[in-house]
Amino acid sequence: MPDTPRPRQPAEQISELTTARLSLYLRCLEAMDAEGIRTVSSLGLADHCNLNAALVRKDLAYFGEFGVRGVGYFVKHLKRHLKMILGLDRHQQVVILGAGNLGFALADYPGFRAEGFNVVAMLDTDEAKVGTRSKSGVVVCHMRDLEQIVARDHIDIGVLAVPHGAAQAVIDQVIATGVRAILNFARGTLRVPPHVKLKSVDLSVSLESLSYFLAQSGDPNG
Amino acid sequence: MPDTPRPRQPAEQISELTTARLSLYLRCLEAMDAEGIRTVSSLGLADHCNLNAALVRKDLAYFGEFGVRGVGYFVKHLKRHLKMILGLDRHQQVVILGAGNLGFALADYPGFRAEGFNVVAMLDTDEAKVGTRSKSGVVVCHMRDLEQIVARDHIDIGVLAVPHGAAQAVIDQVIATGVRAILNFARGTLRVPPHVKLKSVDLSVSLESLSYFLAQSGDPNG
DNA sequence: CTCTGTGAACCACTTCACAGCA
DNA sequence: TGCTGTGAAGTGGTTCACAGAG
Repeated sequence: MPDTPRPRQPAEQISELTTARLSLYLRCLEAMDAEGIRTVSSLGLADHCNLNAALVRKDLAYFGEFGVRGVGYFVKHLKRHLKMILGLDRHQQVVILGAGNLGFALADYPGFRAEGFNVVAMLDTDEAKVGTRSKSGVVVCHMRDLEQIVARDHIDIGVLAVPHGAAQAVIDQVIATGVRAILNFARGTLRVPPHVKLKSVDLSVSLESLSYFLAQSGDPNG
Repeated sequence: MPDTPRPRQPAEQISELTTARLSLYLRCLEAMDAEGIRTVSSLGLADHCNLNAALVRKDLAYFGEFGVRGVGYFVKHLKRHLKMILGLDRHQQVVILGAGNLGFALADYPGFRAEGFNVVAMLDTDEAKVGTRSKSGVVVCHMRDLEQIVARDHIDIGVLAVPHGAAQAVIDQVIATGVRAILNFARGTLRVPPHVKLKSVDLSVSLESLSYFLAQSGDPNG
């Protein structure tokens, strides 16, 4: 291991594209560490992620000089630093809004727990669902207890899995309790104040981009 | 309505960013049409989607001159054309690989049916699940029937919702049956041949980008 | 006068290429 | 020699600004 890891607070604003790749690098490093690999070059990481080696070096260099010239990066060392950079060195507390099919699926999604996210509860307005639990044990609470749960469990992130008609109303409630980061699965555009980070995953848009591809490429089934 | 809609096959390759925005525009137009709005300007669409008006005009102009100077775009007319461009004028046949929590959630996701996607079946290797149905009636079949189902139902799109350890093996099987478009929810990098379009949605990466935001902005809960 | 369609300017991200350290 | 870190070049996407149609 290098003597002095020199982590650095990045001077400029880091692009979302870069931070998304940091997650990919971390995924690779975890796999490599599990296989007992000690060091990896930028080219090694790049190939694994289908990226350019210079891009990998640039991404990492924003945060410090983690590499050793002539050698590469120490897997354990870099892994630890990426976790810190991504805020994964502590458990992020997550609440899921909406206890429908998607809410339950997300509550039990193994990837979340593996990366250090702690799903505290699902919230719903349907009294019949309140008190039930997902397979992995996440409990459904009533939406009216939102504020209390956010305060009690120090919720960091809200995951919006409600029908799109209810989305704006629910997100407004969540923001009012002080949550500043929201992952949204509802369709359509949501309005949030500037201090709140909203990340939307639109499943229909993703499918439609595949549909476009098929339509353009002269779909033989078409 | 304009006399002659002049749809156009785009000369250059269209960026994925553009096609994703076409889906957003379509979503807006559907809402507007439902409200009885007849025409909309590029600025109107742009505001609705938090975009720039020139960008909207550029995106649309790739595919033809749909607008009328001094007026804007006719909602019904543009909606119809966007659907054609995105391949939504016919029902895309979808099969879901993996009948876990996520598979069931996707099978019942109302957005898919609304946009013209037809979820034919879920496939799984777990004999105990075979024959069961989702709430909306999508049936679970055995993975060994994959080839037969793809042929019988003219499957266009495969949705991969299996644990990430099984993902590469399953996607290889699906591609072997001739499916050319796949929406992937498994973590990690998958290899596909060049004629296949793979779109990956990585939920962990999305959450981690929020985690990064909180870590950088001096999380008060941190 | 309004609003589209589009060349030109601008900006951001990626890749190249190489100096410099182990 | 091998590989990082980084300025410079290249690429692609967005915004500006305006000519021109209705």
